[in-house]
Amino acid sequence: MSNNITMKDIANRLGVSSVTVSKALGDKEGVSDELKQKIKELAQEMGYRYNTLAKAMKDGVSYNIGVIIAERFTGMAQSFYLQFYQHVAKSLEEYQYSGILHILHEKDEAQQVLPRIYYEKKVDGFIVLGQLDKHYIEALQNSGLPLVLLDFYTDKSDVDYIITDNFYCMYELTNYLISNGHRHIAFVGSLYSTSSIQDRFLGYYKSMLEHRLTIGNGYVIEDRDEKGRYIDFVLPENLPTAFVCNCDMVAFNLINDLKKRGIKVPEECSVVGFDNDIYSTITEPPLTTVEVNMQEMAQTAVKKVIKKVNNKTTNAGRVLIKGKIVYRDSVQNIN
Amino acid sequence: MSNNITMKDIANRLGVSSVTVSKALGDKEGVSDELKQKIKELAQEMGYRYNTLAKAMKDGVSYNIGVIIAERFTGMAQSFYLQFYQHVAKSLEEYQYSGILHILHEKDEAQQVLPRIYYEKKVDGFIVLGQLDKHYIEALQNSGLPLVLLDFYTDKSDVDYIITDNFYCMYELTNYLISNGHRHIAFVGSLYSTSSIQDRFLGYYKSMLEHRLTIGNGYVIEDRDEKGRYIDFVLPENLPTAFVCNCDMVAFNLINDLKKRGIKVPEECSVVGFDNDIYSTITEPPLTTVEVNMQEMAQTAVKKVIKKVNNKTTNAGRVLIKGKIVYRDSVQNIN
DNA sequence: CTGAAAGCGCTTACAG
DNA sequence: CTGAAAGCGCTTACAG
Repeated sequence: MSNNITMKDIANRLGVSSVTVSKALGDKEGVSDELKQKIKELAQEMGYRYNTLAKAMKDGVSYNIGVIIAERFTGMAQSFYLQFYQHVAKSLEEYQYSGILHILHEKDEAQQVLPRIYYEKKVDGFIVLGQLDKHYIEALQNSGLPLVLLDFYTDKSDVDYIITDNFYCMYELTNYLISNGHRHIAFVGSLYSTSSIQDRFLGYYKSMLEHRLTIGNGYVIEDRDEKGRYIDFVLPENLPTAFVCNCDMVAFNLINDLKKRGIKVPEECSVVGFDNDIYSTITEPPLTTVEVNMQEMAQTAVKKVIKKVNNKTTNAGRVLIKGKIVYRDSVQNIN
Repeated sequence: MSNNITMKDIANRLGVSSVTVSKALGDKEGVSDELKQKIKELAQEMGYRYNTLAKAMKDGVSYNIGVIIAERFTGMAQSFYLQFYQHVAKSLEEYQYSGILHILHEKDEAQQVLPRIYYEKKVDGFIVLGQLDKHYIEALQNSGLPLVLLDFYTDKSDVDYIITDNFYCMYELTNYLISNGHRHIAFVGSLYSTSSIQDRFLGYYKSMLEHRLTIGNGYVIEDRDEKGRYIDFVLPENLPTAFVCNCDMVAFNLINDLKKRGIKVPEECSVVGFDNDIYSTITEPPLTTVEVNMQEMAQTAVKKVIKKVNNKTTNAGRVLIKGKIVYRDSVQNIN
């Protein structure tokens, strides 16, 4: 078991008090530079390690933030949020905070069982990564701890959300298709399944409206049922020249589907996705898509929880973070 | 800012001492059942939350374990270790511990800079997830904190390793190919790049030896250079009837390569992988591969660090965890 | 510039 | 069965 040097030990060796050692190591006023220097050197030499726990207890905070991810988001194909968590953990480091990951089981979510780290005061606040049951969010709010929701939002207006600007990104992406000569453009995604899909659809729709283009018959194509299970696509009789997919995985599936029907991508039909995840590069051809700015989203979320922990009241609201279009080979210029 | 009820508050309300409250809530001896009951109820009613920090400080432990993953393992295609982390975090929960993820930057790894959570006594031990620089491991050992290495091993014998039984799994998988009539079997993977690849190769080799089969000319195929970058395959002139790939991603690439040459999988050529990750199901046909038992590996690692934290001296050594073969459609029976 | 005292919230002997 | 005292390692007034 490692060493266990305390400030008192250093103080004793130097014949000073532990108060002085505390001031010196904390670079506080009221210790001569000379003594400070000496103390720091000895601390180094003795292999002193600061005990955060003691400070934490004094301050009444833990210097930890809990990050909650629903178990269903952590499956194999869905590493997206674990990826995201990494950025959150990194951002927390910058504030001398640590992240504690809590994988939320379905049952606990349904019964509003808060994480153990809450009941043990191990965290000063929560970041929720990915959509959760509304009642669970309410339970978290009632806990009184600072709360920031990352990568989704609901109709509750008294909460902080940090989200990708789905609407605007998809608007831009559709504009891009149109500038490439496309007029018959379909959308792939079930509009009632998540708010992200809805907003992406609306961005697509705005672009269409702005360009006075109409959405053809059967041009809004379902990709999953009410339980979120993926279903087979029902393609319209008159094929569009381009498909806007709500995510890369669906674009991947669609392209395979089109290929099976003997339709060449992008020569006969263009396809774009969203997320810039693994599916965008696996696809043949690689996908033109939108890359989410995880890093900035994570940083923003972290900044916000920590501000709230420090009692700086902030206005609740949605913060939209812009993504960027990644141009690859799945769009044909048909001008 | 949430409530801040302490044991003293409960004690005051009931006209007892905080010692009694502590005993009651901890279900210790020496409090009448009646009083215990009353205290518990009041605690519940007042929304009391236990302060782990206080206990932690008293005990001189943090009830946290640091989990270190090199940044290079956390890229998009490589979510494997983040996935793994999740299981570790879950296992830690069972011991009332929390995991703190530390993403190790390349520079810190090279200069043996230990994580902040070490210098701040925020963790009682470390689990390292995935191969790290040898000198860094040494630095961790010298820190004196309990240490367990997960999913890799080195030539240092005084450390604890928890690894997949790569050797045996690949041995079984190759046996399976042979039982399906294959005699000309090649291995794909650069033998000098990681210990996993080496061991998988040796398992393949043992199976070949046991069945008195020889490894054909050019039948050990490089898949990456010394820096770990993937390279184009150089296939042997006389194609084998089956390829044993060191991982699913390489199998995925190989199959695409074969397809481009007009070779049908599995009709003309069988391919197996390892890991059962996303590539195994994306491939057409889906891959027969080996699934690593992350959960058991995580549990074993967690059990071991915590035992060490509690000073139960354990013998250092390698623990091998068996994976299981997942049968899909990439192997042809040619008997 | 330096340090004695008190306190953060709990638990562990020990005494009654 | 119940509780006063001391201590975990630090920091924050406050006094000298």
